[in-house]
Amino acid sequence: MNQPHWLSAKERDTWIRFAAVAELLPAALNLQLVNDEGLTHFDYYALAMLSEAPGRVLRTSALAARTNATLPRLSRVLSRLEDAGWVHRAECEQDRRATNVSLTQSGWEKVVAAAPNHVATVRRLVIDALTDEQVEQLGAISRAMLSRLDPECRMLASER
Amino acid sequence: MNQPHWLSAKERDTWIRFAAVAELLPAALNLQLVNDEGLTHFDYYALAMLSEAPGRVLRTSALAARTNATLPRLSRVLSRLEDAGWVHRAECEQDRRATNVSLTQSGWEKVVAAAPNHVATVRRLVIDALTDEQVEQLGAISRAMLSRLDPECRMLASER
DNA sequence: CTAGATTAGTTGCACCAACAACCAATGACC
DNA sequence: GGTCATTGGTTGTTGGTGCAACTAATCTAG
Repeated sequence: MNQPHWLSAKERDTWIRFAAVAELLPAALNLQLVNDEGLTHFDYYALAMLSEAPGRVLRTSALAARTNATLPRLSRVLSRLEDAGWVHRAECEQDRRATNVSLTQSGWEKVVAAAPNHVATVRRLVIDALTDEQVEQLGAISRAMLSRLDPECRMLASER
Repeated sequence: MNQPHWLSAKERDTWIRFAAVAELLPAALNLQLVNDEGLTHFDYYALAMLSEAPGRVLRTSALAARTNATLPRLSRVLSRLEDAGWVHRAECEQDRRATNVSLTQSGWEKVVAAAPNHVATVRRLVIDALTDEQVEQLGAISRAMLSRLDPECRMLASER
């Protein structure tokens, strides 16, 4: 890297603001969920991914891919969610190494209860701050960045 | 919240992708710095803020504001950076409660050495994935979101 | 001048997450 | 069919981070 390609003034301005957003937004989303629901954002996201899966069941490693979590992290989170009664772990019949994680009725109700405030927060901090045109632009921009950050689309597996 | 205002299909599409970016980008930036320089992204950012300050000196609480860190967090990070010889803490003459944190020559050299690869990573993952027009759009979008996330512009203090 | 309130920073404690080591089950190959 | 590599998941250990409690210095009011 003998001749670093520095950012132009315009690029630098965009980057500084966008980096600040990337720093502040996750903390803000987490704070709302912890305060209102006693869930971390990761907890909520994991429950939400389960709620959208067919039969509300996923194998542990499939859930880990959708949530961008390591298996050790997810293992401990699932223990906590299971203790709270929101998920249930059962041996997989086809592959007895694997575990099927299912959303319980209580877990479903938790997601349903938490969703409105969470969506309202997403609206307040992101969507409603933008024009319709900007929402469209942000979608295209995010798609472009994701092609670099996640070429295999692991995080969007549930969308395909 | 009796009538939650759900996201439209287009808004939801944008949000899912953007949330994935917000999840993956910080980890990617951190990984590059840890691998290449043995610095966390927070370490690097703190050193960078010091390097841009007049005289390369800031009070602990001013640095905390610029880096969006709590005082306890920054206190421990500074202990680590001081042990590494990159910063120096000295009592403030005017207010003996306060601490002036200064970047050492070694710390300056560390930032200068780390910057090119870091900037190259920002280019690779963000800037170069976008058209010039999209860079402009992302600047405006980030500005709009920041007005919700950080109305007092604490994180942009060094820019004003 | 002195008592109480506020501010700057550090430290005790508890929790969370990463890495590595580990166990169990499966698949691959001869 | 038996050995070896691979995969799915859990647990030990370590390091980071937030909150609350604490110390010390400064400011404010009477």
